[in-house]
Amino acid sequence: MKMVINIKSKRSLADRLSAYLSGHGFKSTRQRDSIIRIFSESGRHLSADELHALVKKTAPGIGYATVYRTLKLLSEAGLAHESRFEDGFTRYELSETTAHHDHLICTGCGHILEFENKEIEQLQKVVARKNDFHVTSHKLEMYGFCGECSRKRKK
Amino acid sequence: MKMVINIKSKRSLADRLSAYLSGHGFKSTRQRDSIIRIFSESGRHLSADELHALVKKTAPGIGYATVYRTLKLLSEAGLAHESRFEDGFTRYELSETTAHHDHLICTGCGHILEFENKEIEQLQKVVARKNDFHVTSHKLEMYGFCGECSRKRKK
DNA sequence: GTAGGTGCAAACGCTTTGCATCTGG
DNA sequence: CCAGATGCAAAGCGTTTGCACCTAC
Repeated sequence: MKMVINIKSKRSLADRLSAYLSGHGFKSTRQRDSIIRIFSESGRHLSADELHALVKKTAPGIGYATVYRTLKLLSEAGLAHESRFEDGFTRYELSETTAHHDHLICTGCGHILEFENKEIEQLQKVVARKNDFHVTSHKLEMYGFCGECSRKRKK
Repeated sequence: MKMVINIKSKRSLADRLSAYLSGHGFKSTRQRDSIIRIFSESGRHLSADELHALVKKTAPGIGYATVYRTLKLLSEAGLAHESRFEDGFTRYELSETTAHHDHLICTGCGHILEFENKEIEQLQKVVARKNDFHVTSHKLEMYGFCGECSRKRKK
């Protein structure tokens, strides 16, 4: 019997996108490849405009629409996170492989739900910066009742 | 010597606005009064569009521009908070007299800074809703080093 | 060959602004 | 009176969409 060694390395974003594309009847194109590559090479949060400007350097003809459509696609594929910021721009962030998460704690049944919220994390950084504070760790907990316990209590 | 008794009651929003207006060379107008009144009578978060619709019921001729300009004014006066939400609308919330606050805890000197962040609060509600969770209380704590302790540690 | 993608420009939806007119102090 | 406010319509601005042409599969 042959042992298949499954090297559980992080799959590159390009790989993950390819898998998503072929799995959903979409095509892999030159433009999408450029956008993905530039996006993953660059810093974290990018607006469509910023990304378009970067991509245009290596793929001059590319249009805004393609960038927007690709970003939508990435979001739908769960490979990017889209969030509106106070400056009026929507920025995109590539998904991490592992992520910090916080907790929803049910005081009814003791069940703990995990969640992660990049926007809260981001805002926490802003709060820290405003207060001239260097954060080493943080904890966000919400206490209350899970859906099931909530419904039980209403009876 | 005459003693001035300073009754520290909560001033109404209208009062606080009036004070701001007269203190900054602005005029008090029928339209502004309507907007303020309707806004404070209604629920918490309103988009300009929602507010305009409400105000139009009692002040038919009012235009969007006036609503927008008044909301800007309120924000600048510190009487309202403006925040962009994921639905693409900017919503406004009247400032509270007292507000929930969270903590920045310095592990260097034990000093505790308080902060409040409406956006984080709002996002917590979104997280709860997404998880079918009814929140009764929450706690957000950030641990780290205050500006002073940060600088000491670098030496 | 054909479903799907691209680029362009026009359309969209929310917000801001220019301008003529009006009004509070 | 006149600085500031209003209402309207037009302009802005980020994003989406319609359409003719193109390309990966």
